[in-house]
Amino acid sequence: MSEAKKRRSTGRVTLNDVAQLAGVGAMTVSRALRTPEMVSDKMRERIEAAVEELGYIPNRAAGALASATSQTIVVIVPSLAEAGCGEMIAGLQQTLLDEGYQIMLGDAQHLKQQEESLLTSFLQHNPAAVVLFGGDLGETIRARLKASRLPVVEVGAMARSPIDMNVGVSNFDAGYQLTRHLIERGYRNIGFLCARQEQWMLQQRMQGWQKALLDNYLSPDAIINTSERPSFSTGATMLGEFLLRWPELDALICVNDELAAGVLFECQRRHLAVPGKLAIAGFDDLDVARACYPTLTSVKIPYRKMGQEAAELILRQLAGESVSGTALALDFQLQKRQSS
Amino acid sequence: MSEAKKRRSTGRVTLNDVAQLAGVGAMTVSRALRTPEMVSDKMRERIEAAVEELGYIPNRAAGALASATSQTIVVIVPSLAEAGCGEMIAGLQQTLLDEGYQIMLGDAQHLKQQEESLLTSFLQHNPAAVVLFGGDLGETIRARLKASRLPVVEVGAMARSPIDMNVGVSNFDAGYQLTRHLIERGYRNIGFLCARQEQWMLQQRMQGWQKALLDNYLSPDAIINTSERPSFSTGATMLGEFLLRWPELDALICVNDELAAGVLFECQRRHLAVPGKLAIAGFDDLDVARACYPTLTSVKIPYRKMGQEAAELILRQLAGESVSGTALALDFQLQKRQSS
DNA sequence: GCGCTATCAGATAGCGCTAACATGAAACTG
DNA sequence: CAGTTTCATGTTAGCGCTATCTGATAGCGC
Repeated sequence: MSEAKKRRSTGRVTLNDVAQLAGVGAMTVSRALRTPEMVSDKMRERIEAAVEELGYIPNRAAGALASATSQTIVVIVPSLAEAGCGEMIAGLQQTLLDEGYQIMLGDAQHLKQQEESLLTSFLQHNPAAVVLFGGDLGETIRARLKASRLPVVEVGAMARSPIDMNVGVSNFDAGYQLTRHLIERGYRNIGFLCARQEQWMLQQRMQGWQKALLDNYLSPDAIINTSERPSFSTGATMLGEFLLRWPELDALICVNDELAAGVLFECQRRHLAVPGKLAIAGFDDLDVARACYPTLTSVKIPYRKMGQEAAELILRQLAGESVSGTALALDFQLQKRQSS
Repeated sequence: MSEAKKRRSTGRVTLNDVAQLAGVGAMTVSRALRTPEMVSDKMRERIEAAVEELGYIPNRAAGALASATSQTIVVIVPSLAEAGCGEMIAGLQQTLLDEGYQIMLGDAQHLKQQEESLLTSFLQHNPAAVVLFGGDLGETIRARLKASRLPVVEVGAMARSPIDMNVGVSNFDAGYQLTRHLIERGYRNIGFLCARQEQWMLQQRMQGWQKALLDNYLSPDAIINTSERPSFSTGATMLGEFLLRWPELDALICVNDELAAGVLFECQRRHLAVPGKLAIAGFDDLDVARACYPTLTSVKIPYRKMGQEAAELILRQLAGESVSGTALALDFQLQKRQSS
């Protein structure tokens, strides 16, 4: 007798099943779930009971198709190993989860090409918004995102020409202030160790250093740019190079704390007193900066907060508020410690 | 004259638009895109040209709905700050991206409740598979996942009772071998610093230590369990406690490298020779272990590889191969360095 | 009581895609 | 050359949900 042969049917509990059990129309169930205030209390209770009883799990694909909007937020990062990246994502998620949004993550592994394919793939989901960390995207991507008309938030640095919204700190100022701090402390031969200069965020820190030195009639010569990852071991490796080329160096700013800690380790290895012989400072204020010996001067960047603010902006934008184009500059904090 | 008023219509290019331009049926376009080998060369070329010309972007929500399968892989981690977590995800993504899958990420922030809501939310997407990192899920979750009949891979440690598949290393063995190494080196009072003992992975390391000591007629007394994050500063903080309670301690194994490095820093601060006065060892073989002074003995855990293997398993399972239940134990590597 | 609006519930018609089946033509079979 | 098989393509009918409209009921002033 089974004429129920032809079509598939996933067998899962659907909205209609719930509606039937509750003895209401499907549309009412849909409303009860998404906009409870539009449904009378009685109905809502009955429906909630039915949902509970059947263990109904809404099908987002169907919802997304019918409404032409999704609850997916795409996040693309240059690499999950990037300092602050995890924090930022945690902040994002914290704010977004309660609103029913979820995060689709892409790790570009610092490859332009990977960014492209991630974006291509993600756009197929018709995401509600896009979050970019680090802000070093190729022109193609930027154009595609702009064309997509999606809410986009660039997080981390203050963008040169933001695609849409922007939440970050001024890494230039951070670099400037950190350098000025060292100058005030009396250091005069202040070097700068940069890695992955192509990253705007890091480049800005470097330029802040340059400017601070120039403003104080010091010359920003002692600089090394490596294409290595800005890691502990890169820091350790590069110190030798600095000492070789600039023996008079009395302070070294590293573009992040891992490098700085690496430099510190190498100083220990060479029995160079820190800060006696060489002062060291970094950025990001990672936990290691607080724990190592001597403790490391650094600049605290509020990554988690950035994520939260970005999420907030997205939610407001999606709620219809026009926050498009907002650029939010958060405060960083100079952490003066023993190493300087 | 606009009777085109009633229904929405997103305005976006659809499969049908492509089909029309190419002068073929919609189904052929669908096939050309998903299973090109089922379409003749001529057709395929014409279709590809049309796709290009119109800038067609498939709508995954529609695809997911129609096929009752998605290309979304859910990944739930206890925290992105977890050692190896980023690496693992990068490994996963690397293998999955080419096959058209994407990662939906959830950071549970070590909260059972958060895990629950993440899962609830993610299941609505009807994911193709679920990847869990760390393997410390509550019973509710495990039951729900089992009931879902989705491919599930637990990554990180060897699971007690795997939900489905499992890729990891034996943390017990790692703890055992590391301890034996210290014993062989002549250390007799070997302590263990654990944090977040509730994490199975970490607990196993600790039990390996215990067993190794017992097997060598040494007693595993010197152990501290803290509920703090296993971070650099926690390590630095806890050393004092150890020295106070077990002044005769001559070696200390920390449940991960951050703790170990933190302990090392504190030794430097107190001018305790490492390894002369105290040997130190950790797990995970983070970059810091290679860079610090002295370098840290550690156990290398192949996190990236784990991600790749997990992805491989998922792909095979989805391809119909029956790999359900597979438990894959990868090799770890003892890295003997100066600190021991 | 009347019309009027406000409020909530239901009926209808797809959203864009693909599974399943149907079709027609070419490629075989003996 | 009829009959079967194969293959590439087209047709049909939804997947489960929501936008939109229509209808029913209740509340309001006069």
